[in-house]
Amino acid sequence: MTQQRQIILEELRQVNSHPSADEVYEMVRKRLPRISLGTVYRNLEILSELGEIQKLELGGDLKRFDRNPIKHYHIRCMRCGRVDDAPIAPLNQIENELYGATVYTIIGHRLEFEGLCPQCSKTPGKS
Amino acid sequence: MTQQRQIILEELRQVNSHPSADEVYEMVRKRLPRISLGTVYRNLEILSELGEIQKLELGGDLKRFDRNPIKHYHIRCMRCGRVDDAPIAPLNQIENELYGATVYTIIGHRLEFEGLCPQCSKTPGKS
DNA sequence: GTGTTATCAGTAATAATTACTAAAATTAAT
DNA sequence: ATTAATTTTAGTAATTATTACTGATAACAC
Ligand SMILES: [Mn+2]
Ligand SMILES: [Mn+2]
Ligand SMILES: [Zn+2]
Ligand SMILES: [Zn+2]
Repeated sequence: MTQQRQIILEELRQVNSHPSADEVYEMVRKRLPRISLGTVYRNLEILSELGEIQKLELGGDLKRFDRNPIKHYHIRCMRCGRVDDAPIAPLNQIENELYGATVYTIIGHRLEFEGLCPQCSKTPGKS
Repeated sequence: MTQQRQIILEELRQVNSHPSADEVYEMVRKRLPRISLGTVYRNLEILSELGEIQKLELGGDLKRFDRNPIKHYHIRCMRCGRVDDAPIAPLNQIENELYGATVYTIIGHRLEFEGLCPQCSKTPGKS
């Protein structure tokens, strides 16, 4: 566990949001001004493989990171990209419904809600 | 409806797969060798806004297109990226469970299964 | 047909992520 | 503690999907 890896983990654990790699980079940079973006990417990857954090591949065009490594669902704002936890119980049986109905070996599932966050709900819908 | 748009639609309707923009480009190129990739992107976007097709934003790092514009779920191979329809009934009530429990205005949801396709299930798991 | 508008091909620009490399830091072995 | 082996880093370059731009062309309206 290098200094960089430790601080990346600490910073991610301090936020409730679901930051992108670049956002983590900006956070960490305040404590380690010389860290490079590649190091952030690499360590976020390693930390998620270690089960310390979770890498999220949601809709939108960037990956996000979650301080909570336990599987759970999310809701994402379609306008600004903000992501929050979706407080809903995991659908533990859902994969069984698919069993026998697909040629795939089922490994997991992902449920993601789409909507508008409070800020974006207010703004007159210019889309 | 230009010739290009028509042919893009026809080609997409001929496949059961869920091709990326680049794959559609390669398909269409056989009939329109001078078409440009930008035209394919633009028309796929327009066709999905018209409700003729569907744009899929699944996991993985590229968008895919579906000849079926009706909302349904998918399963994606974690190794090779192949995507198939997940034959499971839509969870019509699921968004109600979230109502009142989130600050978001809920607009929709997406359910995606992950697994291994038959080909990738066979291959000795080098990962 | 003539004029108006939308679309096209080709190319350049973005943006997220990954790959590469020599130097520095960490770890393991003496 | 010193040395040797291994891993990680900073910095930079490369990749990849997608979007933006632009002058030329095609579709459409009258
Ligand atoms: Mn979360
Ligand atoms: Mn489909
Ligand atoms: Zn928002
Ligand atoms: Zn596969």
